[in-house]
Amino acid sequence: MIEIRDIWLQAHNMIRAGRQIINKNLRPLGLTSAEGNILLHLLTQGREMGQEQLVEQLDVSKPAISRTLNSLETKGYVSRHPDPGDKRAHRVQLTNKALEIGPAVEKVYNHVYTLAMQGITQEELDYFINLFGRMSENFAQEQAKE
Amino acid sequence: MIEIRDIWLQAHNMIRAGRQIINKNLRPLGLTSAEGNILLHLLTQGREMGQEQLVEQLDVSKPAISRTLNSLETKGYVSRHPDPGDKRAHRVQLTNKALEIGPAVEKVYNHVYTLAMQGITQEELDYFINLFGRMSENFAQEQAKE
DNA sequence: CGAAAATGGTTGACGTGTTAACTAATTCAG
DNA sequence: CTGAATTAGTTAACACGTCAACCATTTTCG
Repeated sequence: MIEIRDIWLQAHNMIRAGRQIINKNLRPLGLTSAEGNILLHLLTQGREMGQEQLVEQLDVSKPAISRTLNSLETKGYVSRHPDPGDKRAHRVQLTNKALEIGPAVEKVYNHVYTLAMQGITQEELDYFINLFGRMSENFAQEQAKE
Repeated sequence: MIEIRDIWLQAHNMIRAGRQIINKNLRPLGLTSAEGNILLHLLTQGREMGQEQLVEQLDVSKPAISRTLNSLETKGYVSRHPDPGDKRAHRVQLTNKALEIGPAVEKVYNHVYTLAMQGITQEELDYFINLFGRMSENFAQEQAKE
């Protein structure tokens, strides 16, 4: 009999394995997975945005975004410039250096995604995300309490 | 159209939310989730074991186990004593103090598990873990390479 | 208008994990 | 039997995330 506990371990395992593979493939580019995630998001969105948008869309805390952007900025992949119209906000923009390695970064993620998807159909995927969504929803409700 | 990327975020989200809820409910007991995981495992296994077993069964790295046991030991919930017959190994044993709070710890995990399972059937669960297993397998094969 | 609340970002402290490199004991071959 | 390989555990360095507390600006509203 399969228990929810097993799913936990399995899910954990999968996420971690995926991250490790991403990290490994990103290393030659001098990037970590946290940096890669942000880079990929900005690349696919194709437009600059504030940090708050990154927080929402990537579902990562403000401090995490802030710090990862620091290191991306140090490495020369993004630049932060003041938002005209809101002196608190920064607009985050990819540099040319980032655009150059863009395809390589995308390739790393595509590799991992197709790897994960091997032998899994679209219907299964839909089913999967539905289940996940319901579990997440269960948790969200609990966390909303008090 | 649902993408594998979405699953990633969803899965991530779920794992994190689960851990946060566990942490929150464990805090009154003075425990963190890493500690709780080990405690729960030892409680349900009901027997002492070496650290290597914990590493395998919980699928967490050796250093992580080692450090978490340090803090559990400091807090008085486990004791490590030398394995007769293998001078390298330590046997990890729950203290009476741990046995006392055992039911409370189990309750926290049960709460989270039943919460996650709300509205999800056993068939769905089986399906779920099957899919997960296949993805994990895909990754395992990749990691095994070279 | 002006005080209170909300918003965008940063910093500090810390939790949880990983790899790499190490010691010490055990096992396996030649 | 002894040297090489393996195994149990620790330590150090670091990746990545969280929350809480804090500025500095907006925004809201009495």
